[in-house]
Amino acid sequence: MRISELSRRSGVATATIKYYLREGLLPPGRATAATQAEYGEAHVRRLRLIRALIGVRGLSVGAAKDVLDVISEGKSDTHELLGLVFGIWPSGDGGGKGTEEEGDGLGVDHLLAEMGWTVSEHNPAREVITRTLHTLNSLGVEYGWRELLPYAALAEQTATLDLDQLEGPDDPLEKAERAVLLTILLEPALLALRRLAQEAESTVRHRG
Amino acid sequence: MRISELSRRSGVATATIKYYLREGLLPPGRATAATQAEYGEAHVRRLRLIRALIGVRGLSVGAAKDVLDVISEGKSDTHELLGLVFGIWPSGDGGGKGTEEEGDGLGVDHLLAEMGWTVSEHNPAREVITRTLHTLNSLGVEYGWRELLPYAALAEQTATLDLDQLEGPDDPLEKAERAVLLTILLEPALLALRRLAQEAESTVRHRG
DNA sequence: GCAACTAGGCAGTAGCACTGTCTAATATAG
DNA sequence: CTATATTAGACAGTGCTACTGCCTAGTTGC
Repeated sequence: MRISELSRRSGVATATIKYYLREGLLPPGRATAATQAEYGEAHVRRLRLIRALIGVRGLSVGAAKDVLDVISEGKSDTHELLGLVFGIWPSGDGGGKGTEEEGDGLGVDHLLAEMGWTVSEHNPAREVITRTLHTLNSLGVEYGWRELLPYAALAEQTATLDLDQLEGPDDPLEKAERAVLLTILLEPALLALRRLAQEAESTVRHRG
Repeated sequence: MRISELSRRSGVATATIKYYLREGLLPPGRATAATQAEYGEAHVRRLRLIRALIGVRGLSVGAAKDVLDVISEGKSDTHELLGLVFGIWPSGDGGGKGTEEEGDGLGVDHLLAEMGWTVSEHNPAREVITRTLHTLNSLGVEYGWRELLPYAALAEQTATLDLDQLEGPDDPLEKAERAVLLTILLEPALLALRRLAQEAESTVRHRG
């Protein structure tokens, strides 16, 4: 199919498709002439995935590209693949200025030790937690790794559920895509579930 | 203190402080003359909170204003207060076009019934979950409310932890701020914990 | 009395995510 | 074999957000 049909089938404007092609989010079609290219079902699918990452999860175009690059990497080793997926973070400024400051991390390492978690030194999630704890403390809320422990225990159960659902597809590409979808696309839904549960629990306590 | 000291103490440029004043995120200082105003500790604190909501959680200035408005509302009824807090969502486009479509919700109501949760019809979290499920299905992942159930059970435990930590402050303002901090500011950290747990769990399974 | 500071207003900027326009090259219908 | 439509690729322009700078008139501290 040509670009206009790809646009119609995916609901993305041709100008936008060209933009994604330029940015490398969408692989180029098979060129049949200087001004003609052929796109396939994979392109329709990829476009839908792009819109989901950007629209549903709220990733920037650049972050979405990082995610898609990981999928296209085609790593067959699940563990290695997940390492790449988990290294992606949306809150872009992660480390803008002064990344080398604060060697302590407010006990994040202690949290990991307590949970018995083995995690790469380079995982950006460490930074996110450290920064959150710092911010809470600077706002007068006494919060440290101890307070996070029960949440970590729940996160562990969540992760178990997550990984269970990655069993199945043997095709590396399919597996990578499923990992991305269930890890990244599910994030807003998990936060939404928490808010629903908060409201429900608040209602229960209020009635009591 | 005057604006320059407020700027120095908070680390926010005076031009930006004026911008927040214009946008209503920061209450005006006590005017002592036509070109002079007095700011207090509350302003320093509020500024830090603003930067945390925008910088750490990634809220837009508009969404941050909604949050701050809820805090300033000064609701003394905890349940009512939390209802306001939980009604805030960052993924701005929530309902851009065609909000009235899709009456089904892919069984979100069924999920709520199964969990025994009583939740306002108006809670934006419903929409978020519905949209996520729709998106997953359109991408070929068979996912419905049944698959979310175990996550909902974990979310319920999370919410219990959350509400336990809101016991304490009697002052409505303080309580509201704590609710906001522990609900909204903690969100990136909870997702980060999940990713850490995922990597750790993946490592364990890989070794096995 | 005079430099330094300030409130308020508004214009300008930078970055992001598109969106529109243009050119040269096909494609297709009649 | 024309006339009309479509396309790839390049690049300029747009709309929005979140500031940032500048100006004016007024105020403060020495």
